[in-house]
Amino acid sequence: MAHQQPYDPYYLHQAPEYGFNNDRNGINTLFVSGLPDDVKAREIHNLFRRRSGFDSCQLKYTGRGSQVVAFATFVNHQSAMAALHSLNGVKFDPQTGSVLHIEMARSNSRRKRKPGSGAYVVIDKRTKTTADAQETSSDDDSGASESDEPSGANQSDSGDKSELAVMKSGETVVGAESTVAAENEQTEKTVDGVSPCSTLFIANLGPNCTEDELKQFLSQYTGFKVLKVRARGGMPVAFADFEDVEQATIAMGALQGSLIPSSDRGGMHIEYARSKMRKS
DNA sequence: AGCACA
Repeated sequence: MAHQQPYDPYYLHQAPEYGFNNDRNGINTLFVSGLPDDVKAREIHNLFRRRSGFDSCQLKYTGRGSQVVAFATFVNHQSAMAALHSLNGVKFDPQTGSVLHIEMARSNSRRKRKPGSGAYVVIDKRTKTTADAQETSSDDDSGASESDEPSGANQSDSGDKSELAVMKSGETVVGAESTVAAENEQTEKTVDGVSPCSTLFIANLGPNCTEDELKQFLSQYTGFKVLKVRARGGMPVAFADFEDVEQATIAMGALQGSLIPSSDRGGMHIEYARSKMRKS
């Protein structure tokens, strides 16, 4: 019936589209092109906000004609990767047929969103071409130019190069705090209606997923303590206990959607467990 | 959509 997807470990095709893969491992920011020129920052935000591990995004009008690009920042490379794979090639606008091109950014966005501030930002270079290097952003840690290290500028994308070369400063924040961002930043928010818990529930694992495999995978995250895998007749599910809610939350965001060698039904799905693992 | 162990 349904075994057209044999065995497709993620590590066999880590980053086919970049030629070399070893230089983008620390990147947690995605570079997004292929956007229609009337795209709104809100749309970009709504596109990525569902992806776990999402932190913030920026929409940039490059001033080059009507080219728009976006940068989406995640908590780590892993979650950025997951978002990349699930959204790359997706038709963004059925009307125009525009298709998203997503790749790892050349360098990470320096911007780190502080809790309570806007989850997205617009940088508009279209009308203001002067060197008024002025930051109008609400969240900022220091105050210099944007994340750019545009060494080569060979964006073998689809004819449009030099998007990266255009990002400097001169940013304008478009208010988002009152709408989507606010809702996204609810202090004690729950996920899937389950309150935060230091134990995570992990589902959508492949039938051959072993406790060892998963344990290795989770060990890279601080605070990971105990793993339990239950087969329950059907597909295995797992419970991973962490030292505290914060570390569980970080791991969940980072590992959400991750593929491991035994995965055969897509990435793993992680939620807070309904109850904390009993201490042994 | 699937949440156990005491």
